[in-house]
Amino acid sequence: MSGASSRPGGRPTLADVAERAGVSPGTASLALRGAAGPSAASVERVRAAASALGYRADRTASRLAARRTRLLGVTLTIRNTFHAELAEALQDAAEDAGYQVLLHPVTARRGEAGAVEVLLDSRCEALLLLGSELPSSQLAALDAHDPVVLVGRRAPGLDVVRADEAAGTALVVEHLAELGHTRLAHVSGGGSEVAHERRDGFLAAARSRGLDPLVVEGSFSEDAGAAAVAEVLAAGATGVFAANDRVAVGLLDAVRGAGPREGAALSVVGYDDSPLARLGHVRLTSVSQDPAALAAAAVRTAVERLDGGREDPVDVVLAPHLVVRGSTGRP
Amino acid sequence: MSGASSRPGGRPTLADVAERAGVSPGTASLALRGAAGPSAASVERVRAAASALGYRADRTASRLAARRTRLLGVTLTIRNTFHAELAEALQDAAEDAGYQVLLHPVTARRGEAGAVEVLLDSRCEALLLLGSELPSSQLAALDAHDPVVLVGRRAPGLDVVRADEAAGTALVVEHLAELGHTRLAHVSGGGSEVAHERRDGFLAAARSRGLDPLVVEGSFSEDAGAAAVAEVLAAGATGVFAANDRVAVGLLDAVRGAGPREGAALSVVGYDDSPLARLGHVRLTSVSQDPAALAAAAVRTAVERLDGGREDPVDVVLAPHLVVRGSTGRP
DNA sequence: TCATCTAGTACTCGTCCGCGC
DNA sequence: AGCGCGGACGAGTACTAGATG
Repeated sequence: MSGASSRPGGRPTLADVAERAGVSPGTASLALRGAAGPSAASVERVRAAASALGYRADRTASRLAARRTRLLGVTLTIRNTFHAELAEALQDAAEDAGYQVLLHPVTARRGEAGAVEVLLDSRCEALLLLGSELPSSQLAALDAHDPVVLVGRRAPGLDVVRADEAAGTALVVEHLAELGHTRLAHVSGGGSEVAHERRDGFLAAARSRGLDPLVVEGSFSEDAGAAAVAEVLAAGATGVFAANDRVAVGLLDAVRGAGPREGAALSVVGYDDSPLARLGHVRLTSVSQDPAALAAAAVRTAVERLDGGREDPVDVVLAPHLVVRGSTGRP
Repeated sequence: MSGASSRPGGRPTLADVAERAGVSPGTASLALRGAAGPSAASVERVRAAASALGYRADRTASRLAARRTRLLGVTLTIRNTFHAELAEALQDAAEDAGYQVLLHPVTARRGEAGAVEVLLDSRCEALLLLGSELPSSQLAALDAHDPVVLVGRRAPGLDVVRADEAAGTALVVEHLAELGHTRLAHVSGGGSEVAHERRDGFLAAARSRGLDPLVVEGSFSEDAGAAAVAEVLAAGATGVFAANDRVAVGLLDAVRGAGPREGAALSVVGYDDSPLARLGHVRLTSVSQDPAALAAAAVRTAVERLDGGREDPVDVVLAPHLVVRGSTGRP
């Protein structure tokens, strides 16, 4: 009746908590956030009042009042399992840094630019773009207003977090060579930047070991892998590096179809360490780009600019690692 | 110098736009939202001012002022490609309904309950839980405060949106029977509710056609499929219904390893129509739960309660459809 | 007189800041 | 100095009252 809370039905507000605890809203706010100021006794009373009322701060109001949102906007192709793993890791990394992630999938209807617009309208303080396909000019324009961190794609003058493709391919060659394979082949991923880096890295690593590698041109698809099998076998290769896991699965599938004899003789390595590679019957040796590390680096990169005042762009290159499974063995 | 905008550096605010257009902030707000009130001339001037200044409304402030957020909170297991497809479709469906989706992945660190907490703190008006694993009591408690829509799981007294498992399995049996298969087998998904529904649906549909179906107990994994092949072939079955696509892929893989002769004779149907099924070399016939339709129904269900005042829970059951690909044929 | 348009003010809910005790 | 209060503030929206024709 002569009620404490203004609207009996709604959620309790900070004012309700403060009143119940017998302090001012300002003090209650500090107490709940664990900030310096209130005495231990006040903190205790405020906490008790909050939990008695079931109070939880309204983040919308907090963001407005604090004059900063502590929001990191993330665009991603959500069906891409690699992006999904990154997003999951970003969530945790952001939480550790005191930020909240705002995920916006790129859909057919609302493309990447549209997603960015929504994130900006929500006043995200930085943008983490996974596998962005925006033109560099547009990225630069965005970065002029708010820090942009590109994950998995390079762009001059912008913050970039990516895996070291050359190191990854070197790991593949090293692994196959140590197993005793001397005739190596690569089924490429086509004409993209990443595909080129993997092919070039493979060739360089193989040649530095005095090997004479074969390259079969392909694309990032299972079909490319399946189509390449005949040529690979004809060339007498025993170890194959596939441009990514999908290509590798296509290869494995075709090899097994060709009969157990040849299949047993071919070692296949993929790239991405996708869930595909982990499937029980695939057990594909693959290069992992370590999504958790990439995510942590991406958050760190953004926070450095937001809170650390960094101005110059960085290019964070992380070392991938090889996950050895059953698809590789001695020749 | 004698500036219009308060902070030269920051973003323009509604006040800046209003001043430039020579109207009050209230009028400018209505004009930009396309709401009734302002004259056509005012709307034009406000729009021009906004675009000249590059103004975009601050969603944080709008949500607070409007006393409602128009936010739909979604929890999902983001690595799950089915969830990812749902999320993408939810995005578009929500936009059509004038809502924004707030995605929160369930991670190892922050479980489903934690994700829900964040969504609630952000004052989402409804919760759409994909594949929730919360106990019904907790779900009911949540629903008492804010509408909860469960996607893909049943719970008494709550809004549910799901695919019709019985209808899906009937489609499978019908398809195989029409192709001429008379000896059918099922590799089950184990003890979960969904797995039971699929097994029971399959059995009922097969028996209603006078067939004597075989069931091999399994789990939702490739290994279960691979392990079941021998038994399936020994029983003389020519058509197999796998509990989901992963099981189906395991089956196909093992069958192909067994040699082209038997492989050609076995028709395999999966469930989920996951990206796995669409892979070029898999080409798996599979039951699609139609993520877009599920998403649209989920948003509609939430909006009905938020804006339509519906009180009674609904159980929306959508008909799945069969996507026929290369893994099935005549016996 | 009445509908149309507009301005002004109160309000959302926390946080920041200056000041008194 | 430590603690706490009151009030301004953030960027919009809702509502009311009044001006206009």
